[in-house]
Amino acid sequence: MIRMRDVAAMADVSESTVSHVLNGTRKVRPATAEAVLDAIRTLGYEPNSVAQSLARASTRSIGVALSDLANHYCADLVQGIESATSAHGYTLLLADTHDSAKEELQAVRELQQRRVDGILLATTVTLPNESLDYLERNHTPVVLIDRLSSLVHDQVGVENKKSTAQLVAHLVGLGHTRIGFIGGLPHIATSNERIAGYKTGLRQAGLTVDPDLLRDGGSRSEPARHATHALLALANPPTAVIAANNLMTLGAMRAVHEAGRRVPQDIAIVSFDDFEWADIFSPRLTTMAQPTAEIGSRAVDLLLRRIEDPTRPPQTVRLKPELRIRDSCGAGLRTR
Amino acid sequence: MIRMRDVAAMADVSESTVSHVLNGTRKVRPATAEAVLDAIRTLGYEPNSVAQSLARASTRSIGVALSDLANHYCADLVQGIESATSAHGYTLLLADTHDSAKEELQAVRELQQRRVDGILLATTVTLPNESLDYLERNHTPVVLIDRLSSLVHDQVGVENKKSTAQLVAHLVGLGHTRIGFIGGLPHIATSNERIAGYKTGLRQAGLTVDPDLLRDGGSRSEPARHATHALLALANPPTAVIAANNLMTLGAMRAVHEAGRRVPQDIAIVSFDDFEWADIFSPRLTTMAQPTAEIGSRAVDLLLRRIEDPTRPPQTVRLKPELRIRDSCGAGLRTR
DNA sequence: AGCGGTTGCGCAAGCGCTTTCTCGACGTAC
DNA sequence: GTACGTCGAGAAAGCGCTTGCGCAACCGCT
Repeated sequence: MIRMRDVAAMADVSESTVSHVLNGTRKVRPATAEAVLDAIRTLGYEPNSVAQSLARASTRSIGVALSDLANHYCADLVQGIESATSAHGYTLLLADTHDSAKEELQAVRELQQRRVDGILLATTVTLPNESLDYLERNHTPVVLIDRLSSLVHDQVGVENKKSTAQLVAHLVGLGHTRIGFIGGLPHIATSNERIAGYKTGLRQAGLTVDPDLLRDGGSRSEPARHATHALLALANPPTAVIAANNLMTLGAMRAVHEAGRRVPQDIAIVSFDDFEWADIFSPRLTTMAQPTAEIGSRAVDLLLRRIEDPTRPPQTVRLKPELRIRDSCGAGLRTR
Repeated sequence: MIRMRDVAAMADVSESTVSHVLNGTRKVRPATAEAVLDAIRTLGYEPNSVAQSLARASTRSIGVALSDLANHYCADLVQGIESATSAHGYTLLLADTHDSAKEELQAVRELQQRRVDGILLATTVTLPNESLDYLERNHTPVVLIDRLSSLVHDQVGVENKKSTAQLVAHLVGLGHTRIGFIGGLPHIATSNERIAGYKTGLRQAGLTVDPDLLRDGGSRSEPARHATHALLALANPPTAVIAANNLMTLGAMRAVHEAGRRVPQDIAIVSFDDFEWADIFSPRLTTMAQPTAEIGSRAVDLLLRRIEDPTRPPQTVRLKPELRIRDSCGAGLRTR
């Protein structure tokens, strides 16, 4: 391994000069600089980022702790985050919290101990939040992503309540009055907002909230499948179901499939979260599409700004998702 | 920020004792250890991994450079990799090469400068390979993932040639004689293996390879869509098409959709790579499913073993993908 | 009492950089 | 010829850990 010392020796200058040439941190006579650069080239020297990080007290890296990498929504986030961070010369450390408070705290600790300059966190927990407290104590910049919860932090996600209400309104407009809802894990901010939106939408349409129709889908496919089966088994089952995220949509669809019902003829299904293939496979799903990659890049922007100026006022960015009407809601049906 | 020095002062011992207590690297009188641990607890001390890394010349982190994070196949890999690395106490640094040789080299350099203990690389390039040479020079352990290319490295991926031939055989068995193929980027090992498998499959069935039917789908959706349109526009178009990866399958489906043809009645489509929703949306795709998460975890295993023993002989792991026969090949059709 | 072997722990030299302090050489001005 | 600013660059002190070396204290033995 070639060290700065070797370069300095070859160029016959001090290490400090090599460092300054490399970083442009002070004036160096052109001839000296040339000699240093020559030595660097012929030795193939490359700086050791670990040593730089220690000396500079900054790693130029950011940590990303997401709830479930197996969920393609997270994958899309990661992609947006990666392209934004690398565009700014930062490196990305990735961790999975598996939507567990314990693992989340552990992931956050791990990242902080590695001295990331900041953290992007999709937190599992509403306030009080141990991970956030921990980061606070360590003065680590953080921006919340997807699950918003605190007004004292930067955060970026989508507008959930109105959007879910809009989904309800769309179904009501199609004639549905019994609308089921498969919600996410109850301790997550996003889940609660969408549930609230569901209830609001119902009330705005003059419908009452039937607790039988509001089910916990656990944010994942299997629990959602069971919840949907329960819905279908009701004496007075819903004629439409809203699944509150991508995975739960798949679970709901699977249940409907297993029950031998057709979408949308027998039951309508709409989904929060879009799928890139949704318009070429049938039933063509009606969805509320999030600008996922944009959420990621906006979060990075916010984080970098906060790293730069830790005193700036916290900011909340709510992006608007887009209703994509296709067939699964029955909008395309001639007869009803 | 609390340093080891602070802990040492409070426990009235030397820094070295604190370090040894923390790491269990030498015997310490129980009473002393207790004092140290007390100090650690009351101060809330946590070691600085950057300093540890510098002193130990090991970061306990591994770098992952994948070809395209927007591709859900990569997301699945990442998920498998993350769970394996974190299970072993390693942290994951993630980079995207965008399937460009230049970006790949840059990503690999970046990771190596951060002194990751090893790298998992889905390389874009067949031999000679600058990234691999670079890593070789720097004695950085590497295991190739998905795209295998060299017998001097550890590598893990799927068996492509026979599997693709099997896909061809399946279609032939269904009566198809004009089978189109949408292949991936030509400089990638995996693409070539699948193309070879396509040709082999054809030959084994006694069919000739018609160059008109073998198209470049560029590994992504849009190019595959165009390639498929070209296929459909042929005077003597194929009655079945194999798309060589998940994204290209989507592109092919989109083209077929746009052309107003039905799958499988008008044309059969089968896919390398499975989708978790493939059996609940129609046309239910017939696919060759890779054990993606397993590829990731096996790659991590191999990498950790090599980090431990850099002299062990290189190993190639080829996992067998699984043919999942559903409807899009026409296997479920009553009449033909 | 004297000796070798443990046991427990401190000292200090790194790891490979950054950055402050300092200093000589040189050019200009008087 | 002295005084002063400017320029270029080296010396050395960190950054927060790990670890080899060495030493005092204590043990059991003869």
